[in-house]
Amino acid sequence: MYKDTVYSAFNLLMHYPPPSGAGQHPQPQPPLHKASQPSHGVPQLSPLYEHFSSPHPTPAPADISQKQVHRPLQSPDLSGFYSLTSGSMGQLPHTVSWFTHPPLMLGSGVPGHHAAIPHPAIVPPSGKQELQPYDRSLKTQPESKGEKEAKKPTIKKPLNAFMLYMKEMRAKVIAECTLKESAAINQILGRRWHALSREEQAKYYELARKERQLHMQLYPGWSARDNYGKKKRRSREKHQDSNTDPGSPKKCRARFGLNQQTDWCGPCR
DNA sequence: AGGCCTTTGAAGTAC
DNA sequence: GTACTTCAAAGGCCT
Repeated sequence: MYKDTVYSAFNLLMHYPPPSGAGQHPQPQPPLHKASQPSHGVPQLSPLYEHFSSPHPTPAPADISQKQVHRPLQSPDLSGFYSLTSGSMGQLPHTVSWFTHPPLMLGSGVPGHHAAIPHPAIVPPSGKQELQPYDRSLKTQPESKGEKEAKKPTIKKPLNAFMLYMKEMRAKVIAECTLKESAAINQILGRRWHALSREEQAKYYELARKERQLHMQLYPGWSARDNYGKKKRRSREKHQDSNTDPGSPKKCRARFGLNQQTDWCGPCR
């Protein structure tokens, strides 16, 4: 239901012109430092947000964190980015939709759908994205500080280029290979990712950059550190034996001095 | 119920 | 500055 709603919404979004320069710089974009966060100037909502703002605007999710979260009123770099009026989805190889789930920018509502849609980057502590974070104000029972902390929805990290690629291609791989296990699928996707041309990868890097930018505007004070330690993990030593385990292809390539973009190291093949 | 697996990339920490 | 760590997604598997 939620998926379908956002699905259709995002299909509308499939038509924005590729940003100038996209497809020419497959290398990851330079990191967006906190210093670059918008802190002044005239707030300007990106066209995407304007378009998808609910007719009955949902209150800004100010209660999702102790930090002050502002509605993204300013979009100096994104203005004109998500144009709904012209162009195509660049040359992205999508068929029906770009993401399996709504990307970051779809959280504020859908035309014709008045129900508030929680921001996809916001999930309850359970990890499920079904929470209606804005309804939490209805709570009447006072909560202890610990409870409050535990029930605070998590603002997820924005997806990187590879994650965006995975989201789009996962279904295809599942269909082709009749696989279901994500670990196996991800291995295939990892290989396919490296098989992509630089131009193809560049599209995803660019999208990821926009996602990060938007995330920064939505959650100016958010840091990846906020989510550190939320997953309980086994001690690293169990699956990290540096003597026998070559590690990920990435680490393996680093160890053998291979090109991270193009080379496949033997031990990881 | 919840962590592991598996991938890459971004961002954080540690030295 | 470099190396290492964590977490984003996904869903079957395992404890």
